[in-house]
Amino acid sequence: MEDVARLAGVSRALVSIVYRDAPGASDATRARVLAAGKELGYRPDHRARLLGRTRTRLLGVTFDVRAPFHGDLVEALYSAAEAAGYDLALSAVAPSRAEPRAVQSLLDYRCEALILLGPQLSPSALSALAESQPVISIGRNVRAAGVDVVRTDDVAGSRLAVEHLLSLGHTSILHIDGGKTPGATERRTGYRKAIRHAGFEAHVQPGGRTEADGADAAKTFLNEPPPVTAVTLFNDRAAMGFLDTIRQSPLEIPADLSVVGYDNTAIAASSHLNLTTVAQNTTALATQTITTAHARLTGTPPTSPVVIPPTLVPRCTTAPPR
Amino acid sequence: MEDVARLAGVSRALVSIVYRDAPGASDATRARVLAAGKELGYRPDHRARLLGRTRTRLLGVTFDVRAPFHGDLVEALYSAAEAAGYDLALSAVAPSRAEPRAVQSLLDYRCEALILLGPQLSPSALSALAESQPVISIGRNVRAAGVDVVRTDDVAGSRLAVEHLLSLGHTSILHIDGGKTPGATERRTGYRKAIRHAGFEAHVQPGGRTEADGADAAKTFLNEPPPVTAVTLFNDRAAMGFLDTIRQSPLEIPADLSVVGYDNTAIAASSHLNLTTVAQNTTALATQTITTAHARLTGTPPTSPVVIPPTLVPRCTTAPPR
DNA sequence: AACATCTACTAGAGCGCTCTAGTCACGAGC
DNA sequence: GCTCGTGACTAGAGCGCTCTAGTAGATGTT
Repeated sequence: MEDVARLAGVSRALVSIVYRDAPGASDATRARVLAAGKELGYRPDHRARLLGRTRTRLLGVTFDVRAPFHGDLVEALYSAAEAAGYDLALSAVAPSRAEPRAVQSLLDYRCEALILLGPQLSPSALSALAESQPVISIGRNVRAAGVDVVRTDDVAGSRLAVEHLLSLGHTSILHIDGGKTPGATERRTGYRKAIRHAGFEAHVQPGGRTEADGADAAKTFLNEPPPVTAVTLFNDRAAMGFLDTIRQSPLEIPADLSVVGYDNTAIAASSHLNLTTVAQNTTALATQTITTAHARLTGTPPTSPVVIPPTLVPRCTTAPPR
Repeated sequence: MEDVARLAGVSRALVSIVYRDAPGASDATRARVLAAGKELGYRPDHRARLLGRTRTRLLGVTFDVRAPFHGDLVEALYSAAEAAGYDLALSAVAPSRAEPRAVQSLLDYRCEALILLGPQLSPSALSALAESQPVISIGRNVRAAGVDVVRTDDVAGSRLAVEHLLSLGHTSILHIDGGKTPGATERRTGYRKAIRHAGFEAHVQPGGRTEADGADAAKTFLNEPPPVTAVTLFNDRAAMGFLDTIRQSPLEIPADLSVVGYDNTAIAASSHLNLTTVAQNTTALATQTITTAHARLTGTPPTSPVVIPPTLVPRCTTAPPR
């Protein structure tokens, strides 16, 4: 910075003014400083810049590197954060890198708030974190003091899936659940409510959130086929595994069995899978998350939880029963 | 820090010493300082700490949030970086966030080196970046001045796939390629060499890197089935899409058609897919990348390109031809 | 007793920025 | 002719840390 100032024949303060686009420099000087900066390959040091200010405008995000849906969400968060003048620091959660580890590294970078995608931490651990900075849980409806939640209305989402199947004429529908994954309880509940409301019986089979879980569920299903004509699954990944396995059996989809996923991941949308699914509104989730974080940071009490309505995306894995 | 020092009755410098685990503090004082820090919830500011030092020990990583293989690699990079005393800054590349954008944000954080997973930037753009700091391309064998490359020996990988099929008795093998994706040329070449070396004819069908590309390739394949008994695909994602579509046809896998993927992603490994595939050694790739970065940063000329041998993982999608 | 050598600690500069409080020149207004 | 306002610019402190140089006191050595 010193060098740039010298080359442009001005003070360091003026260089700062120019690079911040702040008022107080003539157009001629501005151009001269920028030219000097370019020549020397100068870039302001983001860290040093932040040091002096109280606000860092840095939001920390933990995400699971293996979850496609988290990828979609991260992308949406980037846009939303940028629009609100925030910067994002990513920290991956993976089998060899547990959530507390990911969170600690964000804390070291002085993030103003923590955005956790489907956190697996205990409510008490989350509350403890929330004592030092705002914490927002996306997707998991956790009840922990000080922790804000932004999530999809999963009860409504499951209901949408069931109602879609009912409207096609199905009366016997199975739900393969997500076990203990965040959101699994709500999706199960939504399914049960919708089925009972229609006057039919609920059938729930234990499942999980990975392709392997879906495939296992399909094997169990094929072993002793329950008398159902349709299945709703916890998410698209499980639905993929389920479909893969079912397709190796004589059962035709959707003729013999309709299948509905959840999340509307890019793979579900791709022409070969063409999975009927429930779409979470990632844009709205991201925007609301940033809004909530901003509110907390500026002292406005945010409305929490924020619940975003999902939508049904009918594709080719659902049809009227035979 | 000031507060901690006051509470513990010592100077700021001593607090620094204690938190850096540096010599020069008695055990008693050490304990007293840590206790004071804990009481006040003190965490050293990572940014300020780095300000004073020339080295930041921060490595910037760009990755594609949609590529499962990048997820595996990021995880391995975290471990390798930690072992070498480096920290990682992640920056995602996504449809709405192009690579130059992702790189810029890393530069703002004063990363000492740039690690780019399968970069799509032009060689000249990469060279320009390499002028200001070390740049390492993982996976893409780019020839650009100053840019180091760490990659899997993809020619050998494709050869492994072909030789595996040959050893099972296949003589007519199709390769569905990855188009312009980094690595696609090498994998195509490896296939061609191995086939010709065995005295058979090479058949290449254009493909791509996504599930949808694989599914499209399968449709083309089914439309006018070429006289082959086995297929090698550019990667696991394409293989997934391919398999999905083939399974909806009367063709049995592996009885009628053997299929080999590439990358050994978690999904390929999962019991329901059980895809025979070529495994890239992510641990070695990550370790070599960090080693290369470290060498560049400490002035030692690194050996570049680093080429890691892949291995074949035989699973259930390959069998002798009928 | 005089000196060297430790260990345990502190003062203060410096990292690359931003921000506050100025200075200075110039023109408008009375 | 004087003040006053304004635009363009600068000096220097301060952000939270680390590092160098140094001090004070205990211990060992001759």
